[in-house]
Amino acid sequence: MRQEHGSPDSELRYRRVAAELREAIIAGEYATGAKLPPEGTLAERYGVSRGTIRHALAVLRSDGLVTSRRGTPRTVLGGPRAQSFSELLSFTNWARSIGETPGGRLDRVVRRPAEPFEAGQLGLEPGAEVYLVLRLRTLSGEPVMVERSLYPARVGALVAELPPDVVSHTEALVTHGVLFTDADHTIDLAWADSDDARLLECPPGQVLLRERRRTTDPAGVPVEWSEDRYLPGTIAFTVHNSVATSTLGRRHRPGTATPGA
Amino acid sequence: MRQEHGSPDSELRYRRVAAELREAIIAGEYATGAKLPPEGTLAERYGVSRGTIRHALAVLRSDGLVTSRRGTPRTVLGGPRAQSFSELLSFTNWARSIGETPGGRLDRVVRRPAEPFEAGQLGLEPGAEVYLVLRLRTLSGEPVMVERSLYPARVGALVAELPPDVVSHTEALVTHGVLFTDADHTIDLAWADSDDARLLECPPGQVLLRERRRTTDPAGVPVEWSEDRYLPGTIAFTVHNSVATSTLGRRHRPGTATPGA
DNA sequence: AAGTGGTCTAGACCACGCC
DNA sequence: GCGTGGTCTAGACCACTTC
Repeated sequence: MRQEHGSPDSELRYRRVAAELREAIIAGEYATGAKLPPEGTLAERYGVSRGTIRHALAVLRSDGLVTSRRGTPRTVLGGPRAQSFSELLSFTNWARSIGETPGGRLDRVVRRPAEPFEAGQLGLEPGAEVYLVLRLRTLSGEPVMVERSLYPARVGALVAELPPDVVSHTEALVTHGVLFTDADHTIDLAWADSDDARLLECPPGQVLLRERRRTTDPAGVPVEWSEDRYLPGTIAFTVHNSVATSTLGRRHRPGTATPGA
Repeated sequence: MRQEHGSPDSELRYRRVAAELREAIIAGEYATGAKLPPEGTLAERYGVSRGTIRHALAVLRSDGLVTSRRGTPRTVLGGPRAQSFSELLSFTNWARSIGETPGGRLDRVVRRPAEPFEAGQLGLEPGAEVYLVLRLRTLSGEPVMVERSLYPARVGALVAELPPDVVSHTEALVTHGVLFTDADHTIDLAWADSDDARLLECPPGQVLLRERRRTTDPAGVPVEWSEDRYLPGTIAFTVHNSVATSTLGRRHRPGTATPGA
C-alpha cells in the first residue's frame, strides 16, 4: 500500500486520527474508564498502519487523555480537558485564574546583539539582533517576579511597539500572529542581582525561584526565551505526570513564606 | 537483520543510545550550539535502525537537551543537570541516565501514626500507621538531596524489610508488585533544618530546592508521599509541554459556526 | 494460551532549510 | 539540488496481563 502524502491540504494522518479519537472521547463515545480498541483494530478502522496509530495515541497520552500500559488495553482518563498551556505560558492568565489582579511595570527594553548562549536558545547566529524586555510583575500591586524576555528581532519589533501599559505581551503577540505552541521549562534557584533587588524590593543576593523557558511556534522556530525570578513564598510550580505525560501549572501561596517543616 | 530482544539484562536500545548521547553531550563531546550528526549516521554508528535513533532523540529533546527542526541538523542546547518529568523517574534512574553513580545512606525509619496532613496525602484516616524513611542521596559520593518518604503501612512494611544498602527503593517496590504510575509534584524553596544540615553538611537555614511528590498506582491509590530537598546548584527540574493539537491547530475563518465535527 | 501494548527493523516518500 | 528531519508502512518479536 502506498501512502498519500500529497493530501489536498497536507493533513497529517496521525494528527487526523488523534483529533478524531479526541472528539470521540469528548463526545462520550468512549466514557471515562472505558477501554479503547486495540491498536490493530484502530489501524484497520482508520486505514493507516499501526505505527501511525501509535503516534496518534502518543499525542493523546501526552495530553493526559488515555493511559497506556503494556499488557492491558488503553483506558480513557477523566479529568480536566482545559488547556493548562495558556495559563502556564502567560503570567497574566494564570493570575486571573486564581482571582488575583496581574500587573506589570516595564523597566526597560534593550535592543542588542545576542550573546552566544542566547543565540543558541533562540536558534540565531551569535550577534544576531535580539530584544531584551525587563519587567516587574505584580499580584494585587505586590512585587512577585522579575521577567527577562528575549525575542528575536522579528518578534521583538512587535513587542517594542506595544504601549507600555499593556499587561499581557503574550496575548498581544498572539493577535499579531505569533503562535506559542511548545515550551521547555527549567526550574531551579538563583540569587537576586541589582535589577532584581531594586524591582522586587529585596536585598541583593536574596535567593529566588527561577524558571527559564524556551518557547517555539508550531514549526519549532523559537519565538521567546525568558528567565523569570520569583520571590520565595509567592509561588510554587506544580507538575502532574502519568507515565509519560506532564502538565505544568503554578500555584500561588498567599501570605508568608513558612520555613521548612 | 534480526533484533536481539532477549539481551542479557534486557537493556532497551533506545534508552542505551539516549544515555550514551547524553553522556557525550555532558562530557563536552558535543558543545553547546554544536550540530549533532544526522540520524542516519547515528543509526549506523550505534548499529540500530533510524527509528530507534529517533526514539532516543525524542527523549533527549523532551529533556531539553537538543533541538529538532525539519530541514536543519539538531543542535545541542547547553544547560545544567536537569531532572525531566518526561518519564516518571526515580532518583536512581535519573542519576544513571545522566551518567552519575547514585548512592544512598539510610538515616532512619520511623513507624508512627500519620499526622492529619500526611493522612490526607496518603488517603488514610488520621492516626493510621505510616512509615517515614529518611535518606541522604548522593551523586558520586557527594551529598545532593535529603529524601523524606512516607508510606502507608502496607507499602512501608516492604520498605522496612529491605537491606539498608539497597540503592533504589522504588525498583525494589516494583518487584514486590507496587506500581508507580501517576505523580503530582510541587516545586518551591525550603530552608535546611537540623536533619538537612547534618546530612547535607551545610549550615542550618541554608536554602534548598524542594520537591514534594505524591505518587499513586494505576487505580489512583496513593503509594508514597515524599519531600525531597536538594542542595542548590545540584539539580534543575525540566518540563516540556505543548498545545493540544486540535485546540489551536485549525483556524476557523470569522463568520463560520463552531466546528462540531 | 491469547491478547495487549512496547520495541525494532528496513525500507520509502515528503517538507523544509540551505547552498 | 542536496541533505536534513518528519511521516509512514508492513512486517516481526518481546514483555506483560488476563483468562
